[in-house]
Amino acid sequence: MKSQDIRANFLEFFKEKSHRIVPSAPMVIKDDPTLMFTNAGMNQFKEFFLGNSIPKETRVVDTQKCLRVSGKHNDLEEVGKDTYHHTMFEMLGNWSFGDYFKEEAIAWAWEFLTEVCKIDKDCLYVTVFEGSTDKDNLAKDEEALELWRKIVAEDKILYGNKKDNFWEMGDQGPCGPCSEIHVDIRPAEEKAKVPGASLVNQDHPQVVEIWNLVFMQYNRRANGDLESLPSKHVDTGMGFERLCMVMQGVQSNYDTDVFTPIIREIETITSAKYAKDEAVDIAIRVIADHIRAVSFSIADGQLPSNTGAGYVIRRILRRAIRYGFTFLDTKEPFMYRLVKVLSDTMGDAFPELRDQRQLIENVVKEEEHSFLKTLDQGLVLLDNIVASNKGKTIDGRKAFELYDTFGFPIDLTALILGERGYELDEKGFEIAMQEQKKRSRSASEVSKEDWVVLDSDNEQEFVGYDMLEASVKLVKYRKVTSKKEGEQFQMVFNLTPFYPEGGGQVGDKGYLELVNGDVVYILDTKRENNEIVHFSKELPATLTDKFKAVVDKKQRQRTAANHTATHLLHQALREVLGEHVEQKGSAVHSKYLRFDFSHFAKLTVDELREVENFVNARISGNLPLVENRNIPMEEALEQGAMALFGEKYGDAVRTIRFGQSVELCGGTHVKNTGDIWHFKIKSEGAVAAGIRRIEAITSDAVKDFYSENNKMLFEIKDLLNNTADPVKSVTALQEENSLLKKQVEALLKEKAKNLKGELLQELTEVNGIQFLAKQLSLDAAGIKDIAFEMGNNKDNLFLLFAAENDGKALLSCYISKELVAQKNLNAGTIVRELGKYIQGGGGGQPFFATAGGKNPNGIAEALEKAKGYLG
RNA sequence: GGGGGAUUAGCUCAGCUGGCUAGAGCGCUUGCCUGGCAGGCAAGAGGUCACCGGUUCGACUCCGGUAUUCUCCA
Repeated sequence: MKSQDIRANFLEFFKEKSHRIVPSAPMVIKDDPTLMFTNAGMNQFKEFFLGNSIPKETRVVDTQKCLRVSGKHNDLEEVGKDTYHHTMFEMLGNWSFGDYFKEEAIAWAWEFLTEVCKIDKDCLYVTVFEGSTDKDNLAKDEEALELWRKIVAEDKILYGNKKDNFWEMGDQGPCGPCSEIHVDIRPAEEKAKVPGASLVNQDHPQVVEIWNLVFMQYNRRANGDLESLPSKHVDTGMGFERLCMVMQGVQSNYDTDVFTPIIREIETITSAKYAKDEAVDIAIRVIADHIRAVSFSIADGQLPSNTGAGYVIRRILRRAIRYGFTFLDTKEPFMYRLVKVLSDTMGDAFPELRDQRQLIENVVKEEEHSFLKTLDQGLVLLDNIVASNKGKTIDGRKAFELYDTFGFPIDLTALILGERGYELDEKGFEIAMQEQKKRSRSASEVSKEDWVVLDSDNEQEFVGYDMLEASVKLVKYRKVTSKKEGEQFQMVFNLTPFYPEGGGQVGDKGYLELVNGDVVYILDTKRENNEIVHFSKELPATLTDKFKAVVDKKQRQRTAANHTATHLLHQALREVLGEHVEQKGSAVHSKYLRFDFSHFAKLTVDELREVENFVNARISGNLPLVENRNIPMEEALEQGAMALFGEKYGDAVRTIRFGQSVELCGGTHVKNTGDIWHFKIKSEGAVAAGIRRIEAITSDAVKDFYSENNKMLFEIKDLLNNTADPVKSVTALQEENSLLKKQVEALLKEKAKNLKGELLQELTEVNGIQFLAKQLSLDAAGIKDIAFEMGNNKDNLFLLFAAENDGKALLSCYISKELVAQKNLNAGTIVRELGKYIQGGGGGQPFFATAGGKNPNGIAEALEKAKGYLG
């Protein structure tokens, strides 16, 4: 069975059991500081299990794209070395939110595997939680056991401990026992030798867990106690790639049709052959795996970058490039050519791949290109290190520098050194690495004290769409200390008019007014774990009183103007450039706005003007804000609202409409586009392959901008005697200037020639040496010039020139090189010695040197003494 | 957020511990030669050494700051 059919069958199977098929959440997580990527199917349903929100459907089925790049069993560096680890994978799952429980979950899982997938029952093993004797003192999961006994032979049921069969989300929250289903795909003769039951959960590549059924029935409280949940949930996760391996009768995930088309394409492009040589195989698996992870991330809007999640993506991509470079001899970009095959095979299930294919290819190609360049440069640097190295061991610190500063992979360094018979001092590298980590950690160290809870009211509300002032009560606060900000306080209120940073828009600033009239400034507002946290430098003197919370109105209005302008800009770009324009990032500040979008070429001056005009036409059109705070997602989309790739939306969404521009958005906006006053693009440029960035300003900032420009123009006009046409005047000035320059140059040349002629006349011959010591009225560069000029075509010249500038004395000594060699003279030494008379010092080269001093009165004496060196 | 590196001609880069009147290759312009794929030869133009400040007799070079960019760590 083809993988596409396996996925479709799974979704269809549960749809028939009244499940609603929902799309995969984005793989990249944007507003959870503790998690960068979706790493399990349940991530997007967390809020339902926590009870923070009520799901609209109680039965749901999906396939979730996941990325695991860290953790004990999935270190990035391990992927590719075996046949079953991946960075990116799909998790098939069926979910019950307070609906069915163990009976259905177990029966359906078994039905799907044995009836739909037709997997031989004899190969399947199931595990049941055996209970625990620790302080939780949990009983054996008799309920699950009884259910399994009805359908599975007794000898296929195994018991698992708390580590394997009791699932917890974190320190707190819903948890419960689970049942895993394992499958043994070894050949019959091996099964006969070693019973499969003994290999379950033993990391055997052919006796693997394919499905985990989690039964959430407890809630772990903050004090560590367990309590029964009023409504029980089911959370299941089945590794799609493993299921395909089992169904397609192969021994490796990479031999399923999820990967084989990509592997065939790698073979075609690189002429390498899979399944011949282990090193090559690893490289091919690494590339096949990583191109998936990288492509899906980019489709979700996460581009490779040098920070955060983007940096993880860059590392994954670079790891694949490096394996290709070393083992498949790919010295040119090639991975971007795999994107087509990937989008062909997975584009049906994940349309974002197909829609974003061009962008993914551009970005990957650009990344490959720049990393190959990095490798090239690194190879040269490594050559230098080796060439200047004494002995056979290369200093680990040097290798670290190569890695840290130039991005040259350490394992490649080790490999190349090995080939050349050198050894890498790995300890030195490790030490340098640890130092670097320590530095980073201590710099970003933040110490957070415990929350002080004053009030149990936890249903805080954001009222800032409608008001900028509100009477609030402090619910909890804590002190946070960081190196950068020093001591800060974080406060949570029962309700707040302050907008927390999100959707590209900055958090509100403002102040709290106390009953006695004192004021505490709020410096920033952020959302953390669905709570709105206010930052300040001090705490209010009285904690339990009510405060008047006041948002900085001016900043909020400017920000709102910029946010609305961002929507209009988005619309304008799609109108002017085409429908391929997608928002790729946005930053809305009070002073300016920044908008990143996919587009393949630099915008022309005409296009920029057209975009500006489009936006300004809508501003002068005085379009009113039409806000819909709570409408179903489908309805919003029907109205043509623009949703972003890689953005997670709930079932109910907020839409913001200005004329034809409709977007899903949580930010704050002006009441009418007329409030924006004016929109002005300040710059347009590239941020990555296929991504452009526009920076623009609105309202007051535009006024400031024009008034600044106007002021400058008046100043320029003033300088040009109030000319009517400054451009013409400046052009005329420039022409005149260049003409004068040429004339001056000619004159100076003429003058120098004359001076040179005069000075040559004044030369006297002493001991066969052409000599002159004289004070000139030139600066240091002029003296140098004339001295070198005079020295041309002469091999027995000795010059000492002096000058007085700004009350300081200057001596320059020139001696023909031939003379220097013959008589063993040194202008540097001479100038230093003569420097005494002008109370200064100096130096230079043997044939030309200068000295400076603060006593011009000594010049005469210095010139006088010059003769003394001729003997 | 923290550390390190880079910024020199249109492009790619040299320029060692401060002192050659800032160079090379490619490209460009002009002239001559040449029936063969990156043609050859010769001449020439092209630089605020990223920017600001400091140290020094003297700064592309050293120090501090700013900008841009690369890179590693978080």
